Amino acid sequence: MNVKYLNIYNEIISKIENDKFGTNAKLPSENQMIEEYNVSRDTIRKALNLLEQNGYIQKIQGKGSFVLDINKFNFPVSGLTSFKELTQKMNVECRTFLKELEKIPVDHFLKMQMDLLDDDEVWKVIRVREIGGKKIILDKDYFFTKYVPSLTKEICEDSIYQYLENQVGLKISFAKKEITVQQASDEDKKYLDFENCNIIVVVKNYIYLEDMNLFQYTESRHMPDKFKFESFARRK
Amino acid sequence: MNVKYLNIYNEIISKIENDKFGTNAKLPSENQMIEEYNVSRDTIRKALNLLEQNGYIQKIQGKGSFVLDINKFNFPVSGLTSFKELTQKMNVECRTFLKELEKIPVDHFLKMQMDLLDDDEVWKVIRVREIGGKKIILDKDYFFTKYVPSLTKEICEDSIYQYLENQVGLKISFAKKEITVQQASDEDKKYLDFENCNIIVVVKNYIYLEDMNLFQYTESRHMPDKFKFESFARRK
DNA sequence: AAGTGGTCTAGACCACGCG
DNA sequence: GCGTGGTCTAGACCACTTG
Repeated sequence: MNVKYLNIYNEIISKIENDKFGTNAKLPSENQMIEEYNVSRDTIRKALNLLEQNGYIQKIQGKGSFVLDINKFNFPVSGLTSFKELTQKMNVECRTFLKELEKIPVDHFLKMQMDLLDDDEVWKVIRVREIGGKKIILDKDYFFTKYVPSLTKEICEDSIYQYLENQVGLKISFAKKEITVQQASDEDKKYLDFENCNIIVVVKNYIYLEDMNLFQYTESRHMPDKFKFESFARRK
Repeated sequence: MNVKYLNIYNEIISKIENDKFGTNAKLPSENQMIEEYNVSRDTIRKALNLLEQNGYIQKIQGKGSFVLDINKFNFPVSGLTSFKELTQKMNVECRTFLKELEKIPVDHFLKMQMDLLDDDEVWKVIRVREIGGKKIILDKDYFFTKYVPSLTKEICEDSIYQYLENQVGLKISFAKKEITVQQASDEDKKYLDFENCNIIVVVKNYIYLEDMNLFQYTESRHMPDKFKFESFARRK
């Protein structure tokens, strides 16, 4: 890409991940970086602010910018990231099983969830995620057909997001997430490796495009003993 | 405060919350705001970027800035916010019961959780939160005595954060959060209104000061049927 | 006093949406 | 073509930390 501050941002991330900043983990000062990258101070500061927001560094006025301990603060699963992107980063062995793929009219349940009145059509995709040999997550995705005209078995088994962003050209922008704990349904028990517990962790995702239109609703249903949600937050 | 972009940020938030931007919910353009507030474009953009990050607005290049539906995206509980601040915003009836308050040496459990070796002392605070007449949350807080020299019953029953930031002058900066689901402990059953379930949702918080030192570890233990975690995320 | 990050300004050019 | 937001620059002054 042609955006300087994003290039610098990514470059610094990879330097942090490869431990290029020495033992005390102090970044060069902004003035040093201005010379190093040959850009203005504002461009450096944009990159540093992004790093700070995302938990990579901490800036302290009068002292400098410091790397936050990578093992403690990296890879929060709290963002808007696809399952494939997550597993690639975390380097775990996992498989995806496509259970259902069909085009259906919006029913009452979806009208409630997606807060709609009209008679749109959606793609319903049900997939099971297996990690370390155990079926742990049941993903139920619903995509508006008006944004996603076609969807195939191959795409669903690989990465739907990659397809939507690169092939279809959708601009996925933001999501509202919601985590609750519920009684497991018959569908959960049918698809997942339940033992003696009948509780399920439900992560609902309402996902919006850049034009603020809802295009996807997702329920990720997790086995409770394998569920872990991490995030990073800053005090306002 | 003397910071222009924060003043503008807060002013726009309150305008959004009071529905001052009309039906289509389009904000004035950046150029209009420059005149309205008599500041430079960069100052306006800082305020707007903050609003966008926190889910208040969506900017669309070539079109403008638009308010995100307040009912859908407001008040995410995912940040670094104290219980008192949350309940004040949400306008619910709740009570806090202080169960334990003592100064203890760091034990093995805390050494593991807080990743420490030395023999520091901590304040241990156990509080029960009652909402709508039901005891729903068990909060176990541990504060380093080196940062928090004194702590009283009155402070614990009001707002510890208010005391720490305003009286002690601590600069609370960021936190790592972790949500898991566990078997309920005897302590959970002793303090909370359990019925037939024996599962508890555990929200762990590791809270750091501006100088990157850990000063607090907190476990918020929630009844699963009352637990709901909401957050807002943007695609990178 | 020197160096660091924090805020603010004024101006330039670019990319996008719309009529 | 115009107005919108996105990026980049150069310079100023302030607040804070450290020696």
